[in-house]
Amino acid sequence: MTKKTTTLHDIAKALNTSIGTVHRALHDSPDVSPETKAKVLRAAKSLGYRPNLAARFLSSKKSLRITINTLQGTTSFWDDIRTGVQEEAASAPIENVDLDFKTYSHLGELQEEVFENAVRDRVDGIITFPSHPKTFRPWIRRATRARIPVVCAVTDAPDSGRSGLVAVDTHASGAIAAELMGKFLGEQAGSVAITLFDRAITEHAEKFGAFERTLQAYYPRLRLLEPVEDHGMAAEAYTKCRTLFEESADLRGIYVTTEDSIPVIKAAKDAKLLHRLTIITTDLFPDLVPHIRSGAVAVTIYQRPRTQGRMAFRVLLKHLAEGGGRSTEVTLAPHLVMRGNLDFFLQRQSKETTHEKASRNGGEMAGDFS
Amino acid sequence: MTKKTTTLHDIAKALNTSIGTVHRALHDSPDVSPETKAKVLRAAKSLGYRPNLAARFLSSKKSLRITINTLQGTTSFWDDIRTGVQEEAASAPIENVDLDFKTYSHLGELQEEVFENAVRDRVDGIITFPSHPKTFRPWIRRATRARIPVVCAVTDAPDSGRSGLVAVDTHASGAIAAELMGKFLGEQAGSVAITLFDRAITEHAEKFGAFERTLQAYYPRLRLLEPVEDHGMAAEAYTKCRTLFEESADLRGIYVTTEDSIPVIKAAKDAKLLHRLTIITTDLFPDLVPHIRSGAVAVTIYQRPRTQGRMAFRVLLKHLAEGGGRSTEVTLAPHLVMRGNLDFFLQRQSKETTHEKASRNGGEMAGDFS
DNA sequence: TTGAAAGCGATACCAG
DNA sequence: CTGGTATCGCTTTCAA
Repeated sequence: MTKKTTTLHDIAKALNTSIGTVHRALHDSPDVSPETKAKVLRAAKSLGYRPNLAARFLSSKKSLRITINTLQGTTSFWDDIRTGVQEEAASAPIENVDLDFKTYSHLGELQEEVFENAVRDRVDGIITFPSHPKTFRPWIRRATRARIPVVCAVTDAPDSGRSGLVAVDTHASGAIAAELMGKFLGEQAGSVAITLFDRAITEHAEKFGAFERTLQAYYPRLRLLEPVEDHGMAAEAYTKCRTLFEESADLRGIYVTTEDSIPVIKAAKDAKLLHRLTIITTDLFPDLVPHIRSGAVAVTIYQRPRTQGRMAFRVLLKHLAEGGGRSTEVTLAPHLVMRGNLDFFLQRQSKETTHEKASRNGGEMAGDFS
Repeated sequence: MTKKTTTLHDIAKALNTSIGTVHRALHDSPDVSPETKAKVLRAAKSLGYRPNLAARFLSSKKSLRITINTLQGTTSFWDDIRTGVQEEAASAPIENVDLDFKTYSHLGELQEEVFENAVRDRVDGIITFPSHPKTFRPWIRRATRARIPVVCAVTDAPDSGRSGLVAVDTHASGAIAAELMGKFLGEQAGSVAITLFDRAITEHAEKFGAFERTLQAYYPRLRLLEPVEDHGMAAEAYTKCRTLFEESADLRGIYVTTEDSIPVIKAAKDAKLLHRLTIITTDLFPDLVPHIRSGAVAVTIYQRPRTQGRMAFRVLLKHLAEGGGRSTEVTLAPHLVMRGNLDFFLQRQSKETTHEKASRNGGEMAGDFS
């Protein structure tokens, strides 16, 4: 019953071979005969070998280069994601991590170019936001084939062979939005709207679906209108909402699933029904704060970008350390921010910033993943 | 601009002394002259020395013994905390951790006895729930003096010298409960009740205070009744609530801040006003599920016990690795669970369980800290 | 293709 | 009190 953990040495002597060979077999390097490799693998399994990460990090000389390909964004969302990655990298038990942040301001080809470059440069890992999952899939496959682990953040790229995913649960988000909308509206009947980026994006379609189903199931007196697609364009969001507000006299509430809630709020204000509408938004950023405080926004569904960044790095590091393995999927529950608990979240954000400046020497506690 | 990290060796040769001496100086062991110690400390600072955790974990031979002193509890809350500790310990980059779970079914002296034993046995660290913070303070001080780091979970023990705290933000919890209560009740006026363990517990007093203030600020038409104290006794909760329900004809809602929500629900049912009351509860456990599903409980404030357990271990490990330092406080945002997103949380819980059984060999991904 | 050996940066000894 | 050295488990290089 001794808890002795098996080491490379153990399995080497069990096979009457050398620790070097065992190591090579375990890392399928080209220079090892298929038979020995098979033997080693079998022995490793039967002995319950699990690599000692501390030893691995300690002895490994190569410094990890990982690229983070993300949007510039119009809010602080993506900045927060990047901050999260940085924080987690700083507190990781490994010294040489080079983070290479590639930020582009618009979706499109640049993204693929950046990704391709990373693969060609043979970086050690990639954290990416696959804005157009289908278009992106082949690129990820290519990286995977080159044995470069790719972790998707915020949006998934299904069937791409990605080694990890970090995102907020979209069903839970849509459902809770509907639930709150229904409760907040109480006995009122009427119609409810939803804005999203594009129905073609899985995550947005899922939020919409969950919102719709939950509304139907529990609040059938509320009628859901056709979704408003803004395609990430503030102007489009504004114009379409103005039209919507004029055409739907019985509109009671609107759920904004994208980060472009400011134009929607402005449209509501200009249409003089800012406080007659129950507005539910997504995420939390400086420009949104006064609207939450004033009660114009009833609740915002916070997707915890910093935690997403942290988890993305963790997932990537895990794959780097363990060398492959099955895909790791991390699904976060969103946070709900209202007037009442707004200060709690703001305080936390400012604390990060301060402390970001104060101690550049990383190492600070692993935050809180709240 | 070379990023060379300074090692013990570096600072040793800078001072023309030995690596052993440097090591001792850095760990203020008794056997080192004050002057050398000062020199080493200065050199370490100026060279920007930061210990390499991987090396530390690797070379340290002593296996960490840590005790976790927690309640049995009437719900799964404390089990979840323990599970969280276990999970995080399994995925930590360190091999020899002996977790010693000491569970007691009631508050009181046994708790102090258990704690004292741990200190006497010179364990390496303690995770504890200080049910009576004031009584407990001296015990924690004693542990601290013996250089045993103590991390408090769920409840704080202020001014005790504890090296860490992991808890849910109570102000945010109370405030969001009030906010939701106010919104859910819409135009209705009337009175609102709150149950808590005991006003003497800081956390409970804070929840009450935040609930009260938020209600007054934004929903002044709702009158808050005197709090019901249940002292952790189901029977007491039931009886007091029955009385409350009879005496307050205009009662509209009740916020249960403790884990004893089942007796409150039963009381409401027996008084035949289960669905006339807006009930907000705390935490999530099997017995509560049907009541959420049926809509009897409008929302429950989930204190994320598993995450609390994980973070408690992380905090403790950090202090163990870094050898002291200032206290680390982790404040979590609670999750809100309603009918709409209930399945998301249940699914996640069952996934844990399954996977608990399946892979006992730890190492699984760091969960999600959701 | 395989074996042997030199580190990585700390800890924990044992001599002096 | 201080200096030296074996050791932890793995990666990496150099010979065989």
